[in-house]
Amino acid sequence: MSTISQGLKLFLNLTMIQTLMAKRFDAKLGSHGISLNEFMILHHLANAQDEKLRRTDVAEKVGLTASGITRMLSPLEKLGYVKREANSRDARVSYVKLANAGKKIYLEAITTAEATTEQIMASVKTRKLDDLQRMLIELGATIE
Amino acid sequence: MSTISQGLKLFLNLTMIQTLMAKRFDAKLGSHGISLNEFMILHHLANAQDEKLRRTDVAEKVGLTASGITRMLSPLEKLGYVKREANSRDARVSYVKLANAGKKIYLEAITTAEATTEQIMASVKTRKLDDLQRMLIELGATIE
DNA sequence: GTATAATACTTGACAACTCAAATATATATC
DNA sequence: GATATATATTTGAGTTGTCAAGTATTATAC
Repeated sequence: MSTISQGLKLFLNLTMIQTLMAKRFDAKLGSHGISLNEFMILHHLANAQDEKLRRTDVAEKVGLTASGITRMLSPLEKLGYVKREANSRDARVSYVKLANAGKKIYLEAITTAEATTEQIMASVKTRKLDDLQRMLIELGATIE
Repeated sequence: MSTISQGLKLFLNLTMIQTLMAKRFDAKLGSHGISLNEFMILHHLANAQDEKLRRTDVAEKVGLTASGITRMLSPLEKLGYVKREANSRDARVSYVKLANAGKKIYLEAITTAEATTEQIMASVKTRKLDDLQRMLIELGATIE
């Protein structure tokens, strides 16, 4: 029995649960041909000014590196889900803009994502994820 | 403005935050030569009966596939942090057992992990991660 | 007891990233 | 306004996993 704090335990548990939940989303969103991270990108674009964002901002919003974003966007461009747009004031930045095909896929995928969320919430409620449950509640209580 | 539920928003935010937190842990634990997932493995071994677990159980505890565990354990064995042990009753299973060197590293890494946890908690409290904050509280409230 | 199915683990092929370095442009300093 | 520094993006090389298939062993059903 090593002794680690409740906060660290929470984090370890959260990490595990998150891994599982992400896999589930990936599996479900696969029916639309996109991954969870791709869904996130489409989501942030759909909610952005003019439906476009700088690559750096996309990276920040999804928590990946700029490099990773470059790599993720490449297939999305090829599929016509997003397109490039230059910034007239700054030649370094290239905007990612949501294309029609991308918006369509995104709107369709929302339904699946919502259903998956409910499934997860339900299993968090009923199954033996009690630990996470307690910890989230606790975190909720301790934070601020 | 597309409309997605609060629950889905929570999940997307959680995914992003988790990605960042995991990177932070990886960076800090790097000073001990281990990754976050490796730390998790050592932790579960340290807290298991006889400090050993079946590979499948390790996989379940960290949320990875058995395949991934096989791949992760290989370097840990070479470093002498864990060792294999057969199961006399079932020749299919091979236990992973915490070795002395592994236990030492684990105990040392705990300090770092705890410090990282506090850092994160602090930044969750003070910085503009208010969204996650609100959402965790909300989840805490809605769950069960 | 023999055939079938289930379980534990590993491996080959690949996907999805990361980091460090390179490139191009913009900003600040003097 | 030339130089140094900072920012945005991409690329090469490597890491860390996944999935599907393969091997070995055990459990089930008849």
